[in-house]
Amino acid sequence: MKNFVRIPRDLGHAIRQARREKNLTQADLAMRSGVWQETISKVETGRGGTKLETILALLAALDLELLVRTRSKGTASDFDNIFD
Amino acid sequence: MKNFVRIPRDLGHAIRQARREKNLTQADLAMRSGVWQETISKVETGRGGTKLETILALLAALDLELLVRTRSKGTASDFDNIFD
DNA sequence: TACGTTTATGATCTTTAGATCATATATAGG
DNA sequence: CCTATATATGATCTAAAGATCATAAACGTA
Repeated sequence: MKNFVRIPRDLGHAIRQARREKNLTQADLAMRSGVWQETISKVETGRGGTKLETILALLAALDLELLVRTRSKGTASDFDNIFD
Repeated sequence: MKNFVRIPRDLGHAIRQARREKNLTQADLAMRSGVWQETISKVETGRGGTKLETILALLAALDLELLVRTRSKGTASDFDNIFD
């Protein structure tokens, strides 16, 4: 799994996808991340803003990691890393 | 450039680093990102929280991109992608 | 389709980020 | 060292995020 995040909604998609792959309900994720179900719903559907802390809590609970890097020159991102 | 973001401060470091590489002052970056110099200072030094929108504005202005992905199994992240 | 579960929303209250201005502090050049 | 420029910080105000409770709407399935 590998996704670009340009707008908050992108994060929402990635989170929902990962959550479903792990067969967790929003309530489950709420439990283990400490973020409220209502907030998770908002994040996943991209309504309203979110604090970075909240996002990081969700990602951690879903075994996802966040990376920053120089915007891909060429099309490196079109290729899949052998480790993915 | 490629950095992991586990805590907000990580983002601050990446942003400061990229900003300096581009020889921009916080005020310059403030101009082109629409984020206040004071806020940039806070973000870079990891004081207080930040909204995702603010982060994305800064990253965009610095030609940085954000990625989410499944936490690296093995040590894929220890290697440098040929495109980096 | 009716029920049980999951997700979306709405309202209120509290907390905190960001706007804004002023200023202190640090840092780099001359 | 002095000065100009850059960065940090402090105060106040406004707007928005998150906590919390309640409930509606959607979904899947017996």
